[in-house]
Amino acid sequence: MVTLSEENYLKAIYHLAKPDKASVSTNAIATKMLTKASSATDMIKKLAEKGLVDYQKYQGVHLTEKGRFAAVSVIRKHRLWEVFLVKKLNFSWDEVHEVAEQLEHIKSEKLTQQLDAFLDHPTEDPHGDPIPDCEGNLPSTQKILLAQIERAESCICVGVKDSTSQFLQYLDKHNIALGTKIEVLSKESFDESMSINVNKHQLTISKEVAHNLFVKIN
Amino acid sequence: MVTLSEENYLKAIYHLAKPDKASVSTNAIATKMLTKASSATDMIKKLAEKGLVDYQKYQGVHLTEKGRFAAVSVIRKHRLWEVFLVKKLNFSWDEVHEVAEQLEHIKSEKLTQQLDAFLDHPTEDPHGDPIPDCEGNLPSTQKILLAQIERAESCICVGVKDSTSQFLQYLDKHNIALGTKIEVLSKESFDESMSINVNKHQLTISKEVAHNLFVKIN
DNA sequence: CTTAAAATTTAGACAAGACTAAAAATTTAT
DNA sequence: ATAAATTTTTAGTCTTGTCTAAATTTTAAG
Repeated sequence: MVTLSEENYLKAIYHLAKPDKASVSTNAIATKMLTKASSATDMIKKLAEKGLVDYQKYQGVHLTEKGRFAAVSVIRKHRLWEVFLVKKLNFSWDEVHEVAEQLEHIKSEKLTQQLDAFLDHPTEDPHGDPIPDCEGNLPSTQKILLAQIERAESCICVGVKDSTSQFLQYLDKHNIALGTKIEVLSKESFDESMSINVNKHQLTISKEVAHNLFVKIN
Repeated sequence: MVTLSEENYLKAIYHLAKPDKASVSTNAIATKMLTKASSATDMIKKLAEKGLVDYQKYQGVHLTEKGRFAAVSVIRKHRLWEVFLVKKLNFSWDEVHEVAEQLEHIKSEKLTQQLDAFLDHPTEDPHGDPIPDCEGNLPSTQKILLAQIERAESCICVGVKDSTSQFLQYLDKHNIALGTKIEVLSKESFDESMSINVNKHQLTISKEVAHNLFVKIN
């Protein structure tokens, strides 16, 4: 049995490990969990005890296969619930996170499976993040950050990196949603701001915005 | 802020107090919560501290208005989720309780309201129990136990008192569901068993069954 | 009305998850 | 290569919710 707290730590470790696969430091975990390093150490020991992470003192942790599966299972539930909230209960994409953080811990295989079916087996959540299947496999996607585009080019918004409501509401305000076509007109080398065209409207976006929008080249 | 444990105790107290409105004893609470009397005493003190129950040592507790509302709010969520599970996710009525016990603690006003709307404002859960509205009002129903019927008479099954899966599966096996017409043929004074007719099939039910089925006289 | 039984509360302890302060190990910088 | 800075761990404490055992109060029996 994995406790709620353990699930949250596993999720944090999974997200921190994702980019490089290097070991995850105690401090990084503590920061992500908004706790102190000593609390993280305590929990790491419990997770290691349960075979969910590999841990050597002072050397950070790696998820074991068991730990990775547990983490991905929670992420799967989180994203399925987000789809439910948006598609069925008329939540907007900036309102779902907090509630999904609670719903992701509900323990019932049948619930998750039936919810998945009820939603027609969605592959992405409302922020464009991929939904793992019940075996823990993630559909691989080849999306890039808008900021990585260097020349005038057209692309489609397929996800957000930052999904805080501040950022999502900024996007709403400028009519940028998943599936929206974005034409890059120019990029300012001085501050990395970009001039783009969205729905016939020209718009200048900052480096910060460009670094938090995932796009797919047509 | 009411904790998960406190919510469960409030629910227990509410259910124990319901029939008579007398004060609820520490032992009754402990028994219902499957804990020890000393644990119940501890929790009672916390609830009293928060103004959720009125408590005098050795005299049991009463829910305050605030406590009653908190209890009913949890019950509302429990029953709404049960409807969701049965109507939308194809759970059967004997599978919903355990999952609803978890879902009832999700904290989000918007979620509850939208779920209620999504389900078309149901007034009863899959076991025939009334769903409180968002102000905490319970639709009053005049249902009686099948066991209270003394003469040959026809009625409709409108609820169950015991909603364990054993009892619900017994009912399934005999094709008794909410809305099923039950014709009482006779009652045995020796053991209080009853002879009834369901869907043209004659059936003898025990006192135990008759005491756990709610019916409405046509 | 007094005592025995039952119910309730108190006292002290424990596990989970967190914290602070201090010690130990590792990394960085000179 | 060693000292300083940083990171990590340990030790001890706290809160929540639980427990056992003992003490106290209420209830029931005679």
